Amino acid sequence: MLRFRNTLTGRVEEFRPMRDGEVGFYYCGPTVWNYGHIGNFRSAVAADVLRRYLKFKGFKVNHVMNITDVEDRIIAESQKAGLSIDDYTAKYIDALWEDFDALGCERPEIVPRATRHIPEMVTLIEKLLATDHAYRSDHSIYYRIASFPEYGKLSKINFAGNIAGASERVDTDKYEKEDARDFALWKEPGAETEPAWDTPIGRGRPGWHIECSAMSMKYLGETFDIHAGGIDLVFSHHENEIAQSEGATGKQFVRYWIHFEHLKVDGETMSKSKGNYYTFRDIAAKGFSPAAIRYFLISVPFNKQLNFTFDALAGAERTVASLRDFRARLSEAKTEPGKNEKLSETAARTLGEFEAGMDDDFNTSIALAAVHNFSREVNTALARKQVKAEDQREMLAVIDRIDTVLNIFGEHQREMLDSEIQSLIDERQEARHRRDFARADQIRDDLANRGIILEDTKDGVRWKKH
RNA sequence: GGCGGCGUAGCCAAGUGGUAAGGCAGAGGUCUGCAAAACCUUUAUUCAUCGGUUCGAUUCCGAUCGCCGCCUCCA
Repeated sequence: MLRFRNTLTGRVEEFRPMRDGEVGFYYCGPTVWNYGHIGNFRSAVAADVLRRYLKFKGFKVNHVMNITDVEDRIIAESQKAGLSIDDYTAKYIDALWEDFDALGCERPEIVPRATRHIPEMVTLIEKLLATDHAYRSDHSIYYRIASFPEYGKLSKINFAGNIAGASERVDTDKYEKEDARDFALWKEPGAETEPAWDTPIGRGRPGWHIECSAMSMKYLGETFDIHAGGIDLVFSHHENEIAQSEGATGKQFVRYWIHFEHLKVDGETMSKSKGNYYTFRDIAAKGFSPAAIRYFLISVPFNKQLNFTFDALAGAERTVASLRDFRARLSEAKTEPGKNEKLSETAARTLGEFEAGMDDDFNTSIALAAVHNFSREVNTALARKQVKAEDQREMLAVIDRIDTVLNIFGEHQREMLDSEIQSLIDERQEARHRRDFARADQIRDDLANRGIILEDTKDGVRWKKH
């Protein structure tokens, strides 16, 4: 029974989708501009694990992830570069998918772009104008928060106390709004040359929040199951989405809200000014593997802040290597026919612990502990030659089943040996038989220098790329 | 000013009203020609501090100290 914390109610609830066996899942992706920020990828990986676990539980998942490609900064930068929005954002979007794939994330079923859904947004804004939830001020259109009494139900914002202290930081004079809390649905272009769309509601471009309401409802319906994103989106983005969508339809917008906590760096906020702002590529360039980064990002439940340190990442690197070695060793082991009942119990218990952990608000720490205990027990059995052929298949099936969710074991990296390398390994074996260890060690060192690590086992020589 | 979260071994950390998961690092051992890998054993009488409730608290309540987040574009 899958349970998780629903931001809307603040409680841990059992998940029951609207339709049997099918889940509508919207994930607020990163803005194009911020694509590479490692903190973004904690959320992206969290969404990926969530999606994969829903599939593990047998649901068909309709997964929508938006691409925000209209935004003030994108417009400013593309103009500065003399490029169209599409030309400017193309390289960021390409890079996003490259990193996404490297981190082992499955691509969502539907990836709508804001620039491709202007008509849907306009229709929604027209509906809000017609129902008095929106008003015009000059050539811009704003959402009238006073028209939506439930405003604040997601973030539990207390405006009475909030406005007093924070008002100095809210730019109330910039636009002619009825209320400082009101937000833009449609912005008139600042300059003639600024990218804009000619639409029935005027020339301009959408505000940030309207795209997610329009696109999520287009692909998942006016009411759908799960909407997820980073914790910082609770207010104001998601609060505003609720106001827009429920204001327009009069129906509940999202049934379960899930929010992912942030990454810290050495116990502090990650920010450019502190110089501790890393992108995925910065970290990969330091030699850390995407697999280790993924492992690190899922090692703590997504509802808790995770402290990023290079020491912790180095630990993750070793852990991932040892898990992958474990799978390879199991897969390559020469086994006798038969079956060991004890291992069947281990398999059943491991799957049970894994699922219990994941069912409990996606507790990946518990799930990974189950994997590590499994690895240790099966390694012990391997060392004692207790793994039979049937067990071998069953244990591999357990790993692969769990890995449909975690995706940390990956393919064992093995390329075909050059004949040259193979002959060196053969020569070393021959030298060892002659007890010419100086020569054997020299060959091993030479291979190590070329990134080939040898392991002498009872079943012969194993090798792997470092 | 408003709202919320965290503080657990050298490091990353899970978790619970009944006596501390897991990973990394460390120590000893097995195996090995030596290694590597793996395995075995071991590493917090204690969960920021001080009070309170309780038969019993790390877990609940209060206070204090420290850190973090949102309220403004943000994963």
